[in-house]
Amino acid sequence: MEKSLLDSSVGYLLNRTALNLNNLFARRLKDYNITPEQFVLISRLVEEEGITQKELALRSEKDPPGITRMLDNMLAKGLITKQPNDRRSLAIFLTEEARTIYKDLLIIEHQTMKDIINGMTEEQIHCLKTLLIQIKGNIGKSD
Amino acid sequence: MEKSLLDSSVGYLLNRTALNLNNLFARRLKDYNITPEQFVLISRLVEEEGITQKELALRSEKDPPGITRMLDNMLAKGLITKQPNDRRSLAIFLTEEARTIYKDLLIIEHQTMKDIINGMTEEQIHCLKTLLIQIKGNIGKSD
DNA sequence: TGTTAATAGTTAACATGACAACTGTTTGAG
DNA sequence: CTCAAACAGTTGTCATGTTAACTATTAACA
Repeated sequence: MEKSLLDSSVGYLLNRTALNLNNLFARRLKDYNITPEQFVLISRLVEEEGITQKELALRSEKDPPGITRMLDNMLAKGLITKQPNDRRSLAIFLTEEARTIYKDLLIIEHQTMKDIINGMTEEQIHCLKTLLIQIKGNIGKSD
Repeated sequence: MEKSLLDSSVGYLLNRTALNLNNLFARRLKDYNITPEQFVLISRLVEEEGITQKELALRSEKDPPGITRMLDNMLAKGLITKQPNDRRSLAIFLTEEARTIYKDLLIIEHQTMKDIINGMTEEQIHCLKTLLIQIKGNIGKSD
């Protein structure tokens, strides 16, 4: 099939690849009733438990409203708890259940990453990361 | 800041970069009241007008339900028209207005792509595309 | 030909991303 | 001390991605 203008766009390719990856990861997490985005929050909380929603938002590169909603979902599923710091901010903690399944989730994540970089050399992976970081930086400067 | 496991993940980096790019592009399109996803549909229709929603879905790598909703939005904004082929399938056409603004949108898209690959050599861009295509292929094989 | 299978589109439900506007709290300048 | 500005979260709105279930229509095979 003839390549269109769109198909030759780095942006379109980047976008589609990321969506496909997110979809693959989501399907593999489905048995755990966890979304890729929730996995990100759990990962951040494993690193630093008890941080506020604002901190969590910053470290996850997400908006505060999105964090509120996602934490609501995760609270309903028994993955996190909220403890008030003062009457304004909340400290977020993982439940034991979340910590337990996190081990499995991490294995799935590693396997998925391994699958998608199949056939690539270490140097190529490093190159890819470097270029993506550069693009991310360029986007930041274009804001 | 110390790098976390997450930050060293190609998948996370890919995902965040794509989201940031989508966001940047969305903001630049905002004056035209067009989303990046709608831009994709318009681009496909410029290439091949009169195709069915199913064809449009295939060529845009989107689900039929998503196409229905997006076309509803675009119909309401006067960007497309629907003509029945038979009592089951619909042919989609761009309005004159859509064709007119498409010229501007294309310029914005090109400028945005130029901005994000700033400082990269042709070879690096080619390398990036090749690796992304490889990852996309690996995802397909992992389905 | 007539019943069945495949097809095109839609609707509904759920989770997310981005934005705007809003509440309540804390802080800090005067 | 007071009052305004900064801050943390929340709610509401709109657009999208994904899946499942559903309607209507066309095609195809026995």
